[in-house]
Amino acid sequence: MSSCDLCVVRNRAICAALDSKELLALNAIGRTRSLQAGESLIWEGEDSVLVANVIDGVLKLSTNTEDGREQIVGVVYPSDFIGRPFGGTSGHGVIALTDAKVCVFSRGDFDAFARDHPALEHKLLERTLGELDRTRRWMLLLGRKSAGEKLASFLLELVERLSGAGCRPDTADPSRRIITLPFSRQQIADVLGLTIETVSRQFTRLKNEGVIDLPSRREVTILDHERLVAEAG
Amino acid sequence: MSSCDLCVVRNRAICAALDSKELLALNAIGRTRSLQAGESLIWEGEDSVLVANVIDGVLKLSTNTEDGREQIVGVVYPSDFIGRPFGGTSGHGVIALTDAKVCVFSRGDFDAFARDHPALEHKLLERTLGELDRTRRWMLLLGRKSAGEKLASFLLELVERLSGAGCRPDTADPSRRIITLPFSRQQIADVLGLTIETVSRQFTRLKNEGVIDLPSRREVTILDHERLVAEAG
DNA sequence: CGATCCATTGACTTGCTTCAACCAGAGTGG
DNA sequence: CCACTCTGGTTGAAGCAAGTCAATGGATCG
Repeated sequence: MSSCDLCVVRNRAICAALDSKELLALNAIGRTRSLQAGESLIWEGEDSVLVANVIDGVLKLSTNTEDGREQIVGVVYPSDFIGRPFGGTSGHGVIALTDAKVCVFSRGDFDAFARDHPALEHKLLERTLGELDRTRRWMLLLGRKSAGEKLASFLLELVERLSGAGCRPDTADPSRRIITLPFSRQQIADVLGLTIETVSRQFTRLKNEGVIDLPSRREVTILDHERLVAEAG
Repeated sequence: MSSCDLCVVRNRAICAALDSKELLALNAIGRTRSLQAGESLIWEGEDSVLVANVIDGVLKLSTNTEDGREQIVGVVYPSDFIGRPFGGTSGHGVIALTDAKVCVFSRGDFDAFARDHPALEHKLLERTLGELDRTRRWMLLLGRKSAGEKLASFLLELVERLSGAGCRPDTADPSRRIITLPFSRQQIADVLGLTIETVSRQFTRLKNEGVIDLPSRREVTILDHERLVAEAG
């Protein structure tokens, strides 16, 4: 039995395409790695020598302009795939936002394995297509939405992905309305293409209007889901 | 011999993964279709019943907010793939910017064919990964760049894609510095997340600074490629 | 109990948008 | 052939949303 069989994302990650024999082979070329919050897995611009599956935690994909402005171009959650198989340098760095566990492969090994397992490539394709859709939706947000709409959209997506992706929301409350942010204010700003001050002001505005509550820096309670949807534009 | 053998993008589109027997089979389920500039191929939000390859012309992928703001989330050139195989509704419309010719397939047919031809799926995966990279680079532009940087970046990408993608630039000039825009000012604004006025002002600024020239509405001459790169930030 | 790190808040500035007028080229018809 | 209009683009002036700069607040941790 491979350690993959015990993997919590076994049935949600691309590995779900494999039977146990194949999984054993994949297991042989991969290894798990733990990352602390803030630690880099891949640096921007290096030729990407590894790919990975997220087992636990949240990581950001980010690019920077030469003069230091940062834009977070993606956020990955458990069962998501990281990296750029089949050639090419990764245009963005990958950094853990929370403590995280990932299952890493050398890119060469993974490429070869994938070519021999069409079912795996198919899963990867589906996942990549989905990610492309999500990314394009994000472009509408970046290009055309106001600060208020951006933050509301962000919170809604976060709720969905934190629950959907299997990181159960950390509350017993039925409507899972309280979420723990894996982001600092600065990181939220970098996702939304805003400054930290603007993010902060929008947070307090939503709070004053009774749409959300802010029990602590890293927690948000959704008080009025409907209004939040309306705010998202 | 299938009509695919005569196709101008035969060796650049995903079809390059197929031998002539397979190509014949693919040919049997597809058909070419001509589009006039402005014509829609896929509407936003419909469940996407077709996929396609671009043979000739330029098309935009765009989304709208409820209140009518538009954001162009992608632009496709000859040999590019259009659509969302394997389920899911397309979150964006596909509209021809120039007169165009595409090779369309019913999504169901294409899905089935793809599953039987891993080499095709592999090509599609590579293409999708590339598109995802490009889209993420665009996010940096939308989120963090100024109007001037946006326009300069836009022109540079356009030059690259118009030549690279095989639509030879329409001039005999060696350094292919003159390009014909497949976009109106409004469409450029919708790509860059700006207003038409801001785009216009940036155009005249670049012109006044001697970086470009504007022989006509739809033409741009790159006079100083280096300065343009610098302007792109 | 300071020191440090984020986040919030306020005052001011600015880059982009908005609103509105004007302009140029292409097509139409008297 | 010239006025007429239509469409898309440019220019100007004014307003505003978000950015910048700077001070304050509140946790957390030696």
